[in-house]
Amino acid sequence: MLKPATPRTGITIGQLAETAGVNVETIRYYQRIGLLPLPKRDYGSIRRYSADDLKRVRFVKRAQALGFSLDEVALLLGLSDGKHCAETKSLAEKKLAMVEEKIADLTAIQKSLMGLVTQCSIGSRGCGCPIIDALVKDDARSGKRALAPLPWR
Amino acid sequence: MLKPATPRTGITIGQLAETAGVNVETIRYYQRIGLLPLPKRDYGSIRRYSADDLKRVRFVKRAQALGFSLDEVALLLGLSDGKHCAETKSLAEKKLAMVEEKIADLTAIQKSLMGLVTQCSIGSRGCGCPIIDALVKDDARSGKRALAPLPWR
DNA sequence: CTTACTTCCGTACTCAAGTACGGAGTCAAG
DNA sequence: CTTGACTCCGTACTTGAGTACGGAAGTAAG
Repeated sequence: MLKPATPRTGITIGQLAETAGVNVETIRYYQRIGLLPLPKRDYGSIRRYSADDLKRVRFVKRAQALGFSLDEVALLLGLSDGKHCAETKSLAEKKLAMVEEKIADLTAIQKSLMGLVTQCSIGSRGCGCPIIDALVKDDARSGKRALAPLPWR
Repeated sequence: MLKPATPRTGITIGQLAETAGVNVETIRYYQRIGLLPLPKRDYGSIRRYSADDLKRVRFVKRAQALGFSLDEVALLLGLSDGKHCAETKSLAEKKLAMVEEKIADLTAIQKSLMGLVTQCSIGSRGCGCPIIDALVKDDARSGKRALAPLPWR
């Protein structure tokens, strides 16, 4: 599908994007926000990318998969020069705490939904749909705010 | 802080917002997207809101807390007229499945992060920071894609 | 009547992480 | 030399759920 890596040295943006499993536009976006260096264009006019660039993109994607935002990834990249181990760790710990909070929120949501769904299976005779009912029900009586303000997205 | 509910009947937008625990602008936003009806303004020029409006806002907020998007809330509201119990239930089930998937993703993330953090505590002598290392490490060798493409946000 | 607070309304902005578009330029193969 | 694929670059759009702003008009208290 893509032309073979042809000339001098390095790969093209399209090849970088494909091997990293992202969109070309995503590469360009990362360059715009300074997450990826913009390589010189030595011969002719097309920029060539190195194995380091590929590593960097993969780093970004892995960190994202761990729940880091691009801002945080930038931070992480800044720390990746060897001796900022402590900061890195504390960042990871903070992230871990956030992830755990999110899991807790979602688990609460899960419980509520499961309750509603099973109630629904049981008593839908006269159909005062328990799901709708639960949502319409006036406040106060339903325990002390089970769900947090929800960072949720 | 707010003036007492004064005239004819119903409360003002500010009072509605305050008792529902949302911003006035949020009410107006819900009206714009059709989630909340725009009440007539009978006397003078200021709109008055009913207890039903308050219920509706609370419904929206509760459903949101259960992870429904506003689009889905609109759907739910459409179904809330009595006899669409089955659809409502299936919507809740779908939502439940999504929530469970998210929990699974986050749990995987949690495990990875915990692994990294504890590794970090153990062996940070020569500081080849294990967190950075884990992110930089070339693909392939790291098991079969632990983390899904991640809807995650 | 004046002052201060709301409300009304439209428009525009925010955030994050991209995606899409369009016109040039480059490059390798035929 | 032409064709077609790819790249470059800037700009604008997208999504979801609001927030912010600013001028005008309503309304309540003093």
